Amino acid sequence: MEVLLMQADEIRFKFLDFFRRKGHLVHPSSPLATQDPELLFTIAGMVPFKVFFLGKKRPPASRITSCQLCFRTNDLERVGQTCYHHTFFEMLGNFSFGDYFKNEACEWALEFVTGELGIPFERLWVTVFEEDDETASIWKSLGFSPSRIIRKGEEDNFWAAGEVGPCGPDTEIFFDRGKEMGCKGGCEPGCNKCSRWVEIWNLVFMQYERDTSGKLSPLPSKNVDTGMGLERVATVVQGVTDDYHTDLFYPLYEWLKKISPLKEYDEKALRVISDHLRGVTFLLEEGIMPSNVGRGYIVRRVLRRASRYGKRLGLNEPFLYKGVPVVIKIMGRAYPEIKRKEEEIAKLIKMEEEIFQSTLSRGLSILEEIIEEIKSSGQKILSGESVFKMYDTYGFPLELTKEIALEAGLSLDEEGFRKLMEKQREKARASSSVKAGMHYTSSFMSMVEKECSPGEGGVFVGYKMLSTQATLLAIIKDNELKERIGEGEEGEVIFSKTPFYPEGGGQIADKGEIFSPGAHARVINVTRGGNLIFHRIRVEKGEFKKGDEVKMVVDREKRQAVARSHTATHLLHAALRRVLDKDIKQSGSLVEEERLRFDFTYPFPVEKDKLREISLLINQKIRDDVLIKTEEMSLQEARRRGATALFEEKYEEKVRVVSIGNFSMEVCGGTHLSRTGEMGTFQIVSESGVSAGVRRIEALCGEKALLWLMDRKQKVEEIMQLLSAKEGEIVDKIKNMNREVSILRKKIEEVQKELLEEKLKTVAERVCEIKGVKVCAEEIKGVSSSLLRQAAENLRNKLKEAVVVLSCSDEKKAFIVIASSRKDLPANYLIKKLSYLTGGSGGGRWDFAQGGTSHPEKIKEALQKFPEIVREAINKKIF
RNA sequence: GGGGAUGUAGCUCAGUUGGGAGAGCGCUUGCUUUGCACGCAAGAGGUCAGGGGUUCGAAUCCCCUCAUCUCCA
Repeated sequence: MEVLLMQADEIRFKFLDFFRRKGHLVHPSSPLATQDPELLFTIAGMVPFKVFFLGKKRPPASRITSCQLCFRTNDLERVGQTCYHHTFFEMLGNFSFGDYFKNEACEWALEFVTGELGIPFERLWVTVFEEDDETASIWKSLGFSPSRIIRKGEEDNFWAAGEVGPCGPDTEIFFDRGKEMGCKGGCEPGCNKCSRWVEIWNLVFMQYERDTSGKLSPLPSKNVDTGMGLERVATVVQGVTDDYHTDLFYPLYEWLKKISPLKEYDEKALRVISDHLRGVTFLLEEGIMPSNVGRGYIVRRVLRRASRYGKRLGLNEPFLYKGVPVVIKIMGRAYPEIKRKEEEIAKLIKMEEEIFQSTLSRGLSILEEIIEEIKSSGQKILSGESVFKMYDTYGFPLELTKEIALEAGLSLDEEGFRKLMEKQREKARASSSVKAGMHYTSSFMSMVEKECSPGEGGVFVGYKMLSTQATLLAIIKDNELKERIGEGEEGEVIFSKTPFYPEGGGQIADKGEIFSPGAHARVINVTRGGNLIFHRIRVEKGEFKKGDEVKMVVDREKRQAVARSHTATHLLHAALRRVLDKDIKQSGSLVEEERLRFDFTYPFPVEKDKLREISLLINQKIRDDVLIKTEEMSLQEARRRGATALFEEKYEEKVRVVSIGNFSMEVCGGTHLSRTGEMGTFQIVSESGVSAGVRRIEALCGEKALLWLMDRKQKVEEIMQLLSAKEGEIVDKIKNMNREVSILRKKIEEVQKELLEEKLKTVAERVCEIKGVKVCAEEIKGVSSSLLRQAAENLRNKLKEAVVVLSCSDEKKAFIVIASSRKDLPANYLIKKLSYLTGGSGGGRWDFAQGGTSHPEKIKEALQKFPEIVREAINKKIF
């Protein structure tokens, strides 16, 4: 591909620069793992600004512009089918929060498209909402002839966030590729039957608020939200007709063609892989690990889809990871963070590809078995149930099942599969909608929010103080707002500010007490919900009312104990990175009082001496009594300085960065010690696996660690005493004892065997014969049941035509075995008869059966009657 | 959050209405041996994921927990 007019990097830069010059604040791309609780990912350019549009927060500037990375899987199946569906894309946008409106928005849009991008004005068309004359006349004044201003209905040109809330008309700018690309009879912008029209920019004018009755009322401050797809606009500027032929994708095509052993390339596979690989690279960069739940599951699914399409290019071994450098070549200048994590991302992709391959090979052998079964039963169809089971249980893709079934000459019931699939979806939906989040429904939340004036109700002041005066703003009990809460009752309350740390970032909540004149309550738990901090309290005395002035006091000792383990967590994280692997990533933690659990990515068990090294390093840092510093800064600044951060967490625009000397620096909202020496000591208690690629370390610090060590010491002393050995001799002594025990065990068995044989000799004398069958019924004391079994079989074999009953018993129970050599005297029949006499039961096979009873005293009598049972069986010829 | 499957020797797995815990590979020892996955023989190695229940008796049946794989939300 020849060098193009304008590369995507340049378009991106020009856009941001253009709007910077128009007074906009350039906002960097927010994480794909959005903070928005209603969404899994940032699915559009405006998502990070939703809180500003909804008036929940004040924007940092009234004019903002951004190039936002977006990720969505709504149309996952369509990606690859068309030249414009993507899971991952970039949105250029300019936003006005109560600042400029339609005039400037339209004017600048046109100025940018024609002036900066150099797209000829004659090729542009616009659409407007049919009732929005204002916008239509603006376009007219900017030079558009009425024939190129198309009016459209609500479906196309009216935007709303939901049933209620801000909404308004929008206008779209289209690029015309020319009549020859269009439908035969002519068509207009928005036509999706041909590829003549390219929508390049959508400008939304939020000017109304819609209430529950559907009525529109004008918003006091009007906003502008625009979105221009970078991929889309790049196709126009670069003069191609397919997004995938722009410089944002094409290098991936070239790479795939190079590594594919085939001569012809499946276009769909090229699209799918290049789209998915770009997305996955960024998702992994943010630390979203492939897993079976939540965002991680999406990563896994997308990655596996790409891997599957590799087969169409003849790529059967892991290959995706090799494409990471290509993605970096395309995107690395604009997003240097992916360059920094190149190795790590490739490693993760490779690991996931390998896991997928083992899933496939396991599935393959199961499928082959099923097919074999169907064939041998003479059928020709693979049932919907089987296909579904392959997919649902073994993760085996439908396509592959289909392919293999067809090869084996079977057709498959896809209809049945789809039905089962739909059933499973419904089931999952039904059971997940019962519980809407951990806290309250969103409508209830907004009611609660109304109780608090803006900026109150979620203010945490606990970094600096442990007690404060505050106003009680709201009381919730039994999912309802209340005016008061009385003695003995439990409920959740919200204050104008709070020193109580709400649980988050793995750290457990503070505990403590609140007082008002005449009342007293205990704080049991503290959680964050939306922008509010909920305190779960139990009232010990008196009652609390809305509006009360209260004194809030955090339990200082608990707070300090938690701080010890939180600081310890940071030390551990840093130590793991130094000792094991610099790419280690935290994947969950629990921070309690002097106790912590830390999960991290690492593919194999951590060796004992490595654990030792880690412990020693951490304790050295404790002895060094390092100063711990906490600073506030922007997330960008934190990243620039190299602080580690968890991107699955939700961060405010200002983050706290906790650094321990130059040993550790992490973005963290938790509470910490002021010097490492306060931790006392640190001790790893266990190391184990959590899931594939994730290890867990549990550790103690402070007094708990000390107590743990003392406890161990005491145990060792006890063992020393029991063994009457010195500490250094314990291990050898136990080894010797084990050896001795196993020798003794063998000896006992031998002795028992001898004893048994001795007894069996005398038994032979008491054998009676009934109609040619030798019958033997004996009670033998002091042998194990397994020996008894052997003995019965041996005796039977020796006596040839025989039925042998042996029994052994202790005070509580008796065990009986019967060995028979005659099918007409089945042991399982005889044991039923015999054990019935003893009040027990039994069973087995015709040649060998066993039973028992919990009335050993009845054994003797029953054994005496046994010959009678045998005689009866022979006489009656039961068998 | 809701399903499905799996968990037995170091590894891969058998184990048939509840009745003697097994195979192959690997390991140890001995023999044999110019071998191509050497052969032969002997041996070690198991809380049948954990806990509870039913039963004279549970790897097997029931309940709970945990872990892994997987699908859906």
